[in-house]
Amino acid sequence: MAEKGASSLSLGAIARELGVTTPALYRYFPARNDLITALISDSYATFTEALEAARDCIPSGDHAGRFRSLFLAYFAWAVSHPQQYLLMFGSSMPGYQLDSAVGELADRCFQVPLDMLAAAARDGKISFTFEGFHLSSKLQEQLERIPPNGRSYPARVMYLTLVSWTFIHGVTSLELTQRYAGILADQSDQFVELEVERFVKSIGLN
Amino acid sequence: MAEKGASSLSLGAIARELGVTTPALYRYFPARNDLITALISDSYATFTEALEAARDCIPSGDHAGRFRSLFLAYFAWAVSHPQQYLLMFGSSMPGYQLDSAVGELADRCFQVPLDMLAAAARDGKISFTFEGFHLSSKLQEQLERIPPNGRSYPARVMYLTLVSWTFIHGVTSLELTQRYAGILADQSDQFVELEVERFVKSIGLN
DNA sequence: TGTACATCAGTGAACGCGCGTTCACTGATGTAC
DNA sequence: TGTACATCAGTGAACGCGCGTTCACTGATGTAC
Repeated sequence: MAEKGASSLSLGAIARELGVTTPALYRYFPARNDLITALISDSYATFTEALEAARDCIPSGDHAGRFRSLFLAYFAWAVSHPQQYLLMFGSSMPGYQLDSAVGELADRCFQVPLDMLAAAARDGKISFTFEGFHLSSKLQEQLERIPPNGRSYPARVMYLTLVSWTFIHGVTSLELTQRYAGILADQSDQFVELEVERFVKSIGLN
Repeated sequence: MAEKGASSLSLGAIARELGVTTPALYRYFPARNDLITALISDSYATFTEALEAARDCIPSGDHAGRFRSLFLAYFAWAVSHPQQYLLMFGSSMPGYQLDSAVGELADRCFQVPLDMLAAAARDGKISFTFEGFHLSSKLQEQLERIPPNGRSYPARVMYLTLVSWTFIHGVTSLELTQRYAGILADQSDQFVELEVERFVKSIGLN
């Protein structure tokens, strides 16, 4: 299932991976697009599970610990499943039309860090506020509205989740496209750990 | 030159953009690979210029101002040249073999924020240190070694440049692949500004 | 100034290749009597 | 238990299409005498 080549997701490549000939795939999927949709859905499912598992390794009271575990797992999973990560979060593929059902899976994945930080905020374990920053009311509204599932979250929780996600996706993306190659060499895990730690401190998560 | 479609960088598409037929391109480039290399090189050149211009808008003593200007320009440029940004920093394209000469251009681009933060550090305008963090000596060495051009930079300057770059690439990448669509809507610039500001404060840049 | 020729950007048709897709068919497994 | 038939996963050959590339050719621009 896991491949190594770039986005060379040809039917032939997939079939070879499974030890079958190309037309055999048509017994399971009506067209290439559906096959890829299935691969993406599958990736979201196992990725979300990996994140939840990492979270549940740490007792629910230890918010900072859960945060670390969660985001380190994010990076580690992506590094060991590069193809699948790019399938979910990479730029759109040549002939592929995104299926609308995938959106929900993406939301459920985003929900994991969101709920985690929401729990921490509820317990008063996040000291970050927007004090001293210029937060437009329009953005605040936007952050409080349309949380993935319908429930509303405090703006700062949503904001911090977005920031964390953005950063971890940034590292992951640069790592997978080998942009750190000349600079960090094989020390990128270290880099992620350090930065996670710095983030935890900077928002006063404990 | 600027296109809109995904990585549908066919010769036909490029030729159409220029109002020519496909084989006309072979008068200027021996093969598709060279054409794309040229496009990437061109992107790096104009992108680097845009960053330098943004930096030079602000007097050289105002480090925080330069930092803001630089990183906001990064995001703005990418948003208005999505295709070119993905060409430089997206995942590798189907049939394209990266040219080795591009590496130098990438380094020169990275140099812009690096030199900026180095100047700030030299003036004592960055209060961040690794105190309180567990920085392995191996990573420290790695950070001080192999700076793009040969000169060596303090580990914390290199580190902070990497962090900033990682974050700004993260936002950019998620914005370009429309992953903020349901959450930030058209407020993503605001989000970037806020986060740049938070970063400036968190490392005590002034 | 005018003619003859060279240069060269760009065209249209054609090729080979890979990929997604279809289809008739094989061969094994399972079920009915 | 044994034969006859249905089911169905998988195959091999073939198709159409798009794309990168080649090539002979056109038509305009510029230069030599």
